[in-house]
Amino acid sequence: MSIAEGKLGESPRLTTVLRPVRAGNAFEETVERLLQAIKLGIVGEKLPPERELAARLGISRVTLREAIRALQEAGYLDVRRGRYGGAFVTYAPPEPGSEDLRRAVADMGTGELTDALTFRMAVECGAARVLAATALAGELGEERRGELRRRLAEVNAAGPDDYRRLDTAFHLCIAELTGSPLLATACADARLRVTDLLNAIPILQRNIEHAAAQHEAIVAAVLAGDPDAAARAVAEHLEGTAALLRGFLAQPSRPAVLTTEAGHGAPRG
Amino acid sequence: MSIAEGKLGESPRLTTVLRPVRAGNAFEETVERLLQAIKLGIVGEKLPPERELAARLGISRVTLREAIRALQEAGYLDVRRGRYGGAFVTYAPPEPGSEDLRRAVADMGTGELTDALTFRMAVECGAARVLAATALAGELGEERRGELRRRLAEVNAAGPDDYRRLDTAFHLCIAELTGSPLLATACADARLRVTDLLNAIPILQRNIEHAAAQHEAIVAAVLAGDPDAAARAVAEHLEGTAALLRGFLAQPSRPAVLTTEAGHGAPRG
DNA sequence: CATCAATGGTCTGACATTAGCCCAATAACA
DNA sequence: TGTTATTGGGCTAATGTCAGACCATTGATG
Repeated sequence: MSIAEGKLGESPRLTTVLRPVRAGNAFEETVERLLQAIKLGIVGEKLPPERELAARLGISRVTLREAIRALQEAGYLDVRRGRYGGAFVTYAPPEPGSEDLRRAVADMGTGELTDALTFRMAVECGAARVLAATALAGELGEERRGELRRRLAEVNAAGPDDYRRLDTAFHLCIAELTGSPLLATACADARLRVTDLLNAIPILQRNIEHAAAQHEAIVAAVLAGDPDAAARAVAEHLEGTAALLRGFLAQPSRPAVLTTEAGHGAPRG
Repeated sequence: MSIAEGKLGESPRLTTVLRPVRAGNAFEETVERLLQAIKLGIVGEKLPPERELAARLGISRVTLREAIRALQEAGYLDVRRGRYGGAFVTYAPPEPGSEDLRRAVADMGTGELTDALTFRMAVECGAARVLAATALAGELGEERRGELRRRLAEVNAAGPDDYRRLDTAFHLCIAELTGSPLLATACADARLRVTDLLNAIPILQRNIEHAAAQHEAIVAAVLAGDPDAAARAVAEHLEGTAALLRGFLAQPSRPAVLTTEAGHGAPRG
């Protein structure tokens, strides 16, 4: 049925290595990338100039421009010509409502969601573990320890508008501090796969406080050089979100707790 | 200097998301994939028919044939026409010698090697952790427990010719049993990045016994549902190989133990 | 020995992607 | 108010990649 099934009873390793070489054409992949960068809020208010961006993405300017045009027509960008012009981000994360979350989860297949959550759990736990082991070996310099503390302080001091972005920065910071680009990329990729879902979860003060305590625990374990505790802290932290999202999988139609309100009371219908 | 550097002092997240969309053209990526599949020994003695293989890799038959021709000219494949024909693997892992290992490590940059080792450590520890957590939750069925035990038994019973292949199968099996294709792919990718290096390490009886004990510990921890112990066991196991390989990094020129021989006796001068 | 099914070998027309070049618009700045 | 550097907009020729059809070869099988 699906492309990935391969022959019945065939080695999973074979289907893993003989999987498609490219996810799609250059245009599609570029749109996806830019959309991720925009939604994660890591490109600032303006994209880099086309020539520079094309070089970075390893594609031609023509292909990049097609992607930008698609995003412009979809309302994510506002393109202005001339000096000091550029592609300006006009996207703001939607005011989250439960109905949005239900829809976001539904848009993603059941298998795809559990896959993404499992993947994220594994790579983020692994990254924290590695970083703690580095600290344990006394190879985590004061500079890097400082950056970790700084990121933690930033997310703790974040206002509602900046929370998602700084939370992302904190999580990815752990992977980046390991010094492994491959690992950093994997963690970024894992995060990107659940960005839409996270954006659809309302930011509640209670959740923020809960997350803050967990973030503290992660940093403490890493700096203390305790790999097990670090991985465990990350796992606990991620499990909360994962459980929430998985809850929407068991309810293909509207969750019972929302049926009365969400039908007409949700901000976005 | 390098493509990946980005602007000085720029957010690492930016350079991560704005990295090249494709690693190379379709031909190059296909050659790389096939080569990996061959070196890992997971394609058996013959590649699937061109039409099927092209469909799996998501490329055209023309591009696939170019890749096969390149591998044929490089001596990895023997292509025969007619029914019962096909592309037959004519590759055998080289008899490992210390000089091969030194060269293999040197071919890979210092940074690239530590990157690959760190990445592998993180994703494999993460996978074992997730799988153990699944077992802890009582969600690891008897079928999957049985497969894990079976893989372990297979690698323990392996002869020298099959050892690498079955060792790979065991390691990847852990990731596959989590049920997350993304995670399985990440682990396979991590393994692939060090395949050449592993192939260059002599298979010593002493190492095999050591590895066997560690494999046992991993399986025991996973089946016992102890995530910390599982991750720790994997970390210990991988650290041995990593330390060995890293040892060759500290010696940019030829290792002392080889200087007399390698100076004029090396096959390639 | 003839048949035949499976497989690699080849060709064509269409579309995707690229590099490179020049044009057009714009806002800071003198 | 004109200049100018920077940026997006658009073009062309060359190359990469594709789907699909058809040909050539081979070895098992009857």
